[in-house]
Amino acid sequence: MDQVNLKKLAKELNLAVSTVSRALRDSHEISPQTKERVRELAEKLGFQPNPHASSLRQNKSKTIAVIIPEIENNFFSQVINGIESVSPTKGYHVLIYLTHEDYNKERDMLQLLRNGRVDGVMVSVSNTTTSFEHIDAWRQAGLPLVLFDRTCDELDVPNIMTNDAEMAFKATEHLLKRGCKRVAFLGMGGNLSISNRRKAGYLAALEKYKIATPPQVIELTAKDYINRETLHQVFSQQPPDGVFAAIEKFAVNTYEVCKELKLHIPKEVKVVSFSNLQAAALFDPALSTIIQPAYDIGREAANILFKLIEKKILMPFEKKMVLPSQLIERASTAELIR
Amino acid sequence: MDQVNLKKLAKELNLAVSTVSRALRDSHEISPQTKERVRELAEKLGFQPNPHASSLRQNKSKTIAVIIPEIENNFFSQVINGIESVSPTKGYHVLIYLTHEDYNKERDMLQLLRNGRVDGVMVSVSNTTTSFEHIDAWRQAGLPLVLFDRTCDELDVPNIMTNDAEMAFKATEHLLKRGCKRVAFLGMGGNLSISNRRKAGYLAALEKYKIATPPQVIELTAKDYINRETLHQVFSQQPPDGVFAAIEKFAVNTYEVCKELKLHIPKEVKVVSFSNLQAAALFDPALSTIIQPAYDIGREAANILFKLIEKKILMPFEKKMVLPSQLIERASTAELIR
DNA sequence: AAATTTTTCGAAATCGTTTGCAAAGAATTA
DNA sequence: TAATTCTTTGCAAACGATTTCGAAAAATTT
Repeated sequence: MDQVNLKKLAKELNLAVSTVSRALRDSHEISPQTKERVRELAEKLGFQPNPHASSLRQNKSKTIAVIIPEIENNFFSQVINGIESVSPTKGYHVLIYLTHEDYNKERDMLQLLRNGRVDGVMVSVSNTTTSFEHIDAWRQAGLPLVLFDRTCDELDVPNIMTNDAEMAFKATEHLLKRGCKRVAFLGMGGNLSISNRRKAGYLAALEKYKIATPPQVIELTAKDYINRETLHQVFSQQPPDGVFAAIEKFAVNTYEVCKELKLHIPKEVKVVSFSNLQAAALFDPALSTIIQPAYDIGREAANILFKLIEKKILMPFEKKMVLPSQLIERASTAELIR
Repeated sequence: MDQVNLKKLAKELNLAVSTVSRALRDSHEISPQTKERVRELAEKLGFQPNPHASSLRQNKSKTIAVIIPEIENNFFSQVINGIESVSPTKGYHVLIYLTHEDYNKERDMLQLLRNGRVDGVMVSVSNTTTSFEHIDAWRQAGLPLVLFDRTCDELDVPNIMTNDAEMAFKATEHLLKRGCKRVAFLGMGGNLSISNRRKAGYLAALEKYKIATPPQVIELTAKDYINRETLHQVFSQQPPDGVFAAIEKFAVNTYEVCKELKLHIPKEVKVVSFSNLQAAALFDPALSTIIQPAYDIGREAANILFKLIEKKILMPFEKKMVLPSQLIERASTAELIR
């Protein structure tokens, strides 16, 4: 036994284990002198309390889980960064779980975490998620949970998101004002709240500007080669003159296909996309983007989760928090020079 | 108490706690019939063993830690993805810690994790790390640890990395063969193993091709605006005609500054960089990159860590594993058309 | 039928920390 | 001085799962 624990300290100091424990937790019922003695030896022996014993006894793990669809995506990386800006200050540890856009995995993970391993979870649901029972089960069990970005409006659970519909409207409007007549929307299938919000914004803009040509909603997938094939097929018949991509990846696919088909951006096709890629400005041409406040979303979501964990009462605005995105106009939606 | 535990199951079944425990762990000393009875009720009541109690008793946490400098970087995201491709299959959970390139944080984290919270750690050291005592302390304590990418050759700890020196040599050689006379190297300060290896490869290439002009090593930082300032200053005097960036971020900075100074890439300056950004092909001009096998590095590092945890003996090649990178030549290093 | 082995299960200790309660001594009050 | 509080400490029981040890019961062998 080279591991130092309370018992060892207690024996060394001729004290009871309980006294040592209390001394280290700075309890008022321990005299300053003994506290000092205990602290000194603990320091000297490099004592570190066993987290499993503490967790077991106190029934709290000082750990939270982050469940996201993927991580090779600037948005989610930045969210994690935001979360990590809070968690250490609260003494919390962060577990990461990837669903790879698989509802079954998501459900199973959430189920598996209901054993006290974590004190709360932050979820951005996968795009194959149709039922929210697994989320609701957490809510019903009274366990702390927040949804971010890919949320679910119906549930009485804190949502932290951005103004998707509004920005989708603005992006579409931007394309229309730049002279586009046939604007296509690239979304991911499923009935993800986020997809719906973005599609709704797109449709609203078309309606407001009384666009005659019917909306063109193209549903893409997680696989690049499938997307390229789909786009290739659509674009080689009658290409749209404006593309609004709901995800960065789809904008990249659009660029690739336009290059293949020798469609000039922005002369023949203008492109705007939700994206948090800093390097979007270096694209050929520079990509107009809607930047989401990913870091802030992560930070605020974490703050709210910790409030839930600490059983503090949430302010009304914290139940459904909307952090605004920003539209950056770049060359990919530049006006034609006549 | 709505929480189901062994005691509850035992009482319900008129069995001893130990029997229930053994039945659920499929012990040979429990009859098939009772096993079935126990399993059925456990299933029905949704029993999930308390991980803290198990961890405490068994002295293992089924958790590993990943300590990385940052996460808003495609490379590290891909590494995590690789790790996550292994850990669930082993029943392990993954904690993420960010050092933000701060040696003190790194040291403290490693110290803090020496309390049984995790069964092993994977570290990519920060660039402010000069001493490796904190790493060595783990090794000496016999705790499982692997280093990846940003490693330390001196220590007797498994290293999983890529062929940095070789690829740096190739990248520099590539620039020289494309006609560059004054190739600059953009590295990050500190004496990180990875920086040294890349710098060494750069210098070796200059030497082999007997370049008369002295090497130009420019040390950049984590802050974009500082880097832009530095590069602006250097480039506005006598710009190099070739730039080899050790990190993606520095290539982006180079692009930005070249745009400011109206230096044409690749006519006046050719650029090649270590980068795992898929979108590098869409840059203006498309960026020549050295792609690191990030996913594989994560996967292999995790595999080796689990071998250590399971006290399996490592094969010699697993102690220092080198996974090859790939040089993709694109427009940013295209030959001039005369 | 007796002796032995094998199968099946229970009691209790254990992991390390926290905490309710009791007890002793010191300090204060009546 | 006696009765009371307050301060400081120790004892022991949790928390929930695992595991050692041992004891019945059943199956097998002699």
